[in-house]
Amino acid sequence: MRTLKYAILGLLNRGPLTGYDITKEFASALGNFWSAKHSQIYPELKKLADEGLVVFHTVTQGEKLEKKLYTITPDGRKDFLQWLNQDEPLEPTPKDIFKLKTYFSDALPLGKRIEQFQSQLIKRREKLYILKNHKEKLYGSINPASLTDRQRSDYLVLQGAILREEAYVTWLRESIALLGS
Amino acid sequence: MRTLKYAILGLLNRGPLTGYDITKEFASALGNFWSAKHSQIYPELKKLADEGLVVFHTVTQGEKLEKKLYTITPDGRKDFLQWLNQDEPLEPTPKDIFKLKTYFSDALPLGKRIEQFQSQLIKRREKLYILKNHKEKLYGSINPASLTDRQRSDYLVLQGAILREEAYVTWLRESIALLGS
DNA sequence: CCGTACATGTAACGTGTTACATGATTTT
DNA sequence: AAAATCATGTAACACGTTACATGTACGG
Repeated sequence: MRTLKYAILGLLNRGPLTGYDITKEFASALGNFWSAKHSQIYPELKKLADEGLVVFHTVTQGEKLEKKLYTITPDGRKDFLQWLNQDEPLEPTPKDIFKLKTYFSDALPLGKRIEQFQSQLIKRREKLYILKNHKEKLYGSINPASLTDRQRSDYLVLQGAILREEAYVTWLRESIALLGS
Repeated sequence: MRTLKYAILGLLNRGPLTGYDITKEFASALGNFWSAKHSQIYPELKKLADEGLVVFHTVTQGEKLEKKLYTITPDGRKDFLQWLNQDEPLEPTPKDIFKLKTYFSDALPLGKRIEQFQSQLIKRREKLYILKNHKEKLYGSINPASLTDRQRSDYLVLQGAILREEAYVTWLRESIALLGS
């Protein structure tokens, strides 16, 4: 399906970047719904260049450090927009190791089961807290309807991550209540 | 991490199964949070047998059809329970192609963006409806506190799937409202 | 007897992670 | 001067999907 290809093209569609820049993008905001390591990114950039969807030119930083700055080509932009325009089928349900354990957890004593749920709850709440803080910092006092198109995209995916984590926390709380009854 | 290994051991911990039976399990209830194709299951069963965590004996169905019925060994049960007991770290955020598209969607005209959200909303609602129907059919009139341990595990993961889908539907509805404003 | 479900396997390919490998630049 | 960050790459391995390949049993 080449999703990494389109994630990279989507970033380059906003402006030229190096492989290192792209790696950093995947480690930040974008990381909430897609990610890749540099060991996957560099070969993919090479492949995209072979396919004529991107070009690079070398820029020199300081005395001799060479960076490859990648730019999307018209062909690349066309391919990217065609992907973006396609209707997206529902993905298969994402895998979830904790739910797998829950499914088999009748093999554990009740006390241990509850303990595991509580441990997950602490971690999920922490993650949710960080996401909410981030939202507050970026959009705290702003009416979301007044954002630019680009900011609105960023807002939507952050909000999506928050709703997902809230649902997980709700499930953990409900589960603990049920097990404790 | 060998998660498939433990998913299989977890199923065999409940009783002997063939590779075909395991394949069917992944295609049904369990499929809401873990799955694998038969092409992955048969080699994994062979590996588990080599490792001494399961044994199989051949049973004949009808005239000559041979089935391999796999049974978990004491070593296998020990390994499985040790995995089940381990505290589970938070997994990296699951990948989500539609959210990736959302992140880049400022490159599309507004009408198209809303259209895509509405298409997703229809599909997600359909999936949610199926899950809720399933819950109603299995537990409709029953007080969840009166379930056995085993039934409770099944109930919890189904409820987890429902909460996850509800959160996704909420996000899609919110997004459409914001984009339409 | 025909179609569906039962039953088991392998091969090729695509995707993703960890580890290996190297070196320059900037900050403390 | 040392440490952190910038910068780019490859190799080995693990995991997953699609396609190939074969044959039996059962219900209508």
